[in-house]
Amino acid sequence: MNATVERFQKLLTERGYRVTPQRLAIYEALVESASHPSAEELYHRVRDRYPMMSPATVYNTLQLLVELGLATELGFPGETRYDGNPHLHANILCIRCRQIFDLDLPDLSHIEKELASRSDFLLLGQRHEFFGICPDCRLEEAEQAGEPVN
Amino acid sequence: MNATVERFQKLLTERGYRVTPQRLAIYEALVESASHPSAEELYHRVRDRYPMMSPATVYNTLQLLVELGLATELGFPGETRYDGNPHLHANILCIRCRQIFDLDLPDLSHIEKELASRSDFLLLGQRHEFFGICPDCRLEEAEQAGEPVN
DNA sequence: CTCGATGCAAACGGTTTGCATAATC
DNA sequence: GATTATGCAAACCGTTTGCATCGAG
Repeated sequence: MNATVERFQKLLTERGYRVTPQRLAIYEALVESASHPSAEELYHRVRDRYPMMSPATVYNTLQLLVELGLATELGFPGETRYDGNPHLHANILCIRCRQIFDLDLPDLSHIEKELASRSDFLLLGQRHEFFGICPDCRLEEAEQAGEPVN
Repeated sequence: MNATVERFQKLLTERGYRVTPQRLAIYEALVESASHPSAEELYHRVRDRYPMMSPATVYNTLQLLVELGLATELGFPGETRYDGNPHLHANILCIRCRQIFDLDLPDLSHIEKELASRSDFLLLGQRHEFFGICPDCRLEEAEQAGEPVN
């Protein structure tokens, strides 16, 4: 059990939530996976170790993680995926292989400040999502077509 | 029938799609509504005038509009909504009244360029979504609580 | 006249709900 | 021991599909 999971455990206790093996397993699986999994993917992955795991528990836990600020929902076309990186950043989805990558854009916190100064909205969250075709998939497409990448 | 709809009509013909009353009605309803409606909302709104309208046609047409670059999908938590404003901009959702507002952030095209220069991704789209509580709802909440807005 | 678009109804898939049981604190 | 979390199965709801019919070009 690593330090991130221990922090989660501590946070649960502090906020009056119970520490359960399911919660730890789900959070661990989310943090471990670089792929930004969907709730369902996560459910299948965790169920390999905990065969009794139910979908409801995964959905509940993900909601809890979002509340605690340990995860964010990504709303890409057609599917909701989860990001266990709590640091503000953008994401980019490859529409071909469906992988999602983290993207550090230095302008982001800047945007937040500007928004705050320009309106009376109480800002609670933000998502910056890009989609396109990743370098690997571009290469593959070029090979299949027998043509160079433009 | 206004100029925007006429442009749509022209674009359909140019690209080899047929001009149908349904397509025009759906597009008109989308552009008219400032609320960034969901597909279902749009379906109900259009059906008032065209009782035979089917959900499938609304979904098909929205997909077509996105293809043509006349609309974008917004992926807010739990629902997909549509924006008939083709100009690159951010959106902000009020989680209380569910209204979505357009937001012009001058940095956005800047971000796009930076992304292009920093990776080999072929960029196809982007969404910049904020959520929070709008000024009106903040006032209402303050009134209900009998407390001042902080 | 031909082919693309529509309407309808049924199927789909991800997510949520209700409730009895189990486990944490 | 009290109360929260879990597992299960059924319900939900927005969206998609297949197919016969309609209508734009």
